[in-house]
Amino acid sequence: MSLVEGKVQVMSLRHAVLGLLSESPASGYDLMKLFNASLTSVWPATQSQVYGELNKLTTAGLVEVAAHGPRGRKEYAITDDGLAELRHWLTEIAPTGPQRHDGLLRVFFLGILTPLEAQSYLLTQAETAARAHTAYEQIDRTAEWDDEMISVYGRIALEYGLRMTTTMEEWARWAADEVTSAKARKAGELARAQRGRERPEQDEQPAGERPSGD
Amino acid sequence: MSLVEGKVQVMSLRHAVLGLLSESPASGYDLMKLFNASLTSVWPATQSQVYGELNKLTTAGLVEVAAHGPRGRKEYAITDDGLAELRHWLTEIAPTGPQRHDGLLRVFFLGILTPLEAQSYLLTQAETAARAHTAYEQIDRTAEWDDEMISVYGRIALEYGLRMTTTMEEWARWAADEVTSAKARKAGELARAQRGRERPEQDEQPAGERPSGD
DNA sequence: CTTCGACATGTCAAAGTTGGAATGTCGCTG
DNA sequence: CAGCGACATTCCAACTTTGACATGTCGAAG
Repeated sequence: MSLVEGKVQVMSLRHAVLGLLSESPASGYDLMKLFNASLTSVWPATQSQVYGELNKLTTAGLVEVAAHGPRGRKEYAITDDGLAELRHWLTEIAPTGPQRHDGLLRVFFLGILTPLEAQSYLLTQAETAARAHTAYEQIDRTAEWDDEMISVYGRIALEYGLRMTTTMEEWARWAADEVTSAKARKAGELARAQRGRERPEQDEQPAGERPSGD
Repeated sequence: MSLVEGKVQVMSLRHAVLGLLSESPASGYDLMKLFNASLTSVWPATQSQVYGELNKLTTAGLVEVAAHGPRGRKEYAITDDGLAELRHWLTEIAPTGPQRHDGLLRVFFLGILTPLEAQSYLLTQAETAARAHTAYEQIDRTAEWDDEMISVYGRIALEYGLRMTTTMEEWARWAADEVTSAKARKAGELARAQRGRERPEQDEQPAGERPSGD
């Protein structure tokens, strides 16, 4: 009926809500708990966003109020149109990779710090990753993988977290090491340069190894 | 009562600009090229954002117009205050981890698709990661690691990309496999259940009705 | 029966982000 | 010298995100 056209936007908040409602009907309040419980690290949302989105989705006919409860509670359920939209999003819209990585952005500018400060930053990153990893392990142990569908894909998403935090920690430790090596190299160069002032001539650079383009 | 004092905001765009200017003076146009070249995958920015931020930074005294060029070109340079702010951000503000992972969000809802569709999604993710990895390798080969400082930290950031894409691809392939296993398990259960009623049949299509009427 | 915490929804301002349009200059090439 | 492409800036409208504030109801404990 009402095909909304012209919109090619991502709008994943909308799909996160639809996705949660595809598993079971819920109120805005319930959804907030779900967002804070399972989607915090994947797609954070605030109350105002969730309630606002529910109203928009209702207007668009993608969800409907299935039941009214005690405190003005409105229990929403996904409609056929909503399910179709969710399927469409899952199968036909290419996902955008993770973007805006605050922690990595800093790495580009670590050069203005001393090597020691830079190392400290990287090691803190390693520790943060390690703690996140532990938290995921905790969830893994505590979670009740009862529902078959949720079980499989919930487990898969969790595994993503486990693997990424591991890689992150390893990378950060490796990077901290790199900084040490670079510092050592630089110290060596300085020593050579110093020697060079007394004996100027021998260049330590092996000629012909520098980038001559591609 | 409510005196608004002090901002605890993240504002990494600001720091991205400051960081780039800490390496060398540049115009808004130059910065745009840098954003598109090296920071695309870490902190994307549009023209309007960069030019707007430059004006705000100038007002705040964190950068200054160091020179005027041909086409109304304004070459900005970071000030001492700007450098201090950048250091402050690097050393004292805790980074926020990567958030809003579109691709992973979908994984949570893959249950509404058929196992085959879900697998297809995961394998596409694997390929995307592999392509990204190749792209990073390409950069690694082509990049001119001339400046010592940029060299070290640029290389470290690149390594992050290389490792993360590898992990991502491995995870996605593993996940696709998991789905196969789960399907097999489920098929087994179904067969057992069916044997109770009737003779077992080669179940290949789990009777998923596709939503007609689109 | 009063109070309190959990339940439940709604509204708002400010900041950040997106994508595009409008405007104009310089420098090279035909 | 006309035209074009790269250089260069500014402004804007729409949308998303954040965080706080406002309002009110139900149920159980004291």
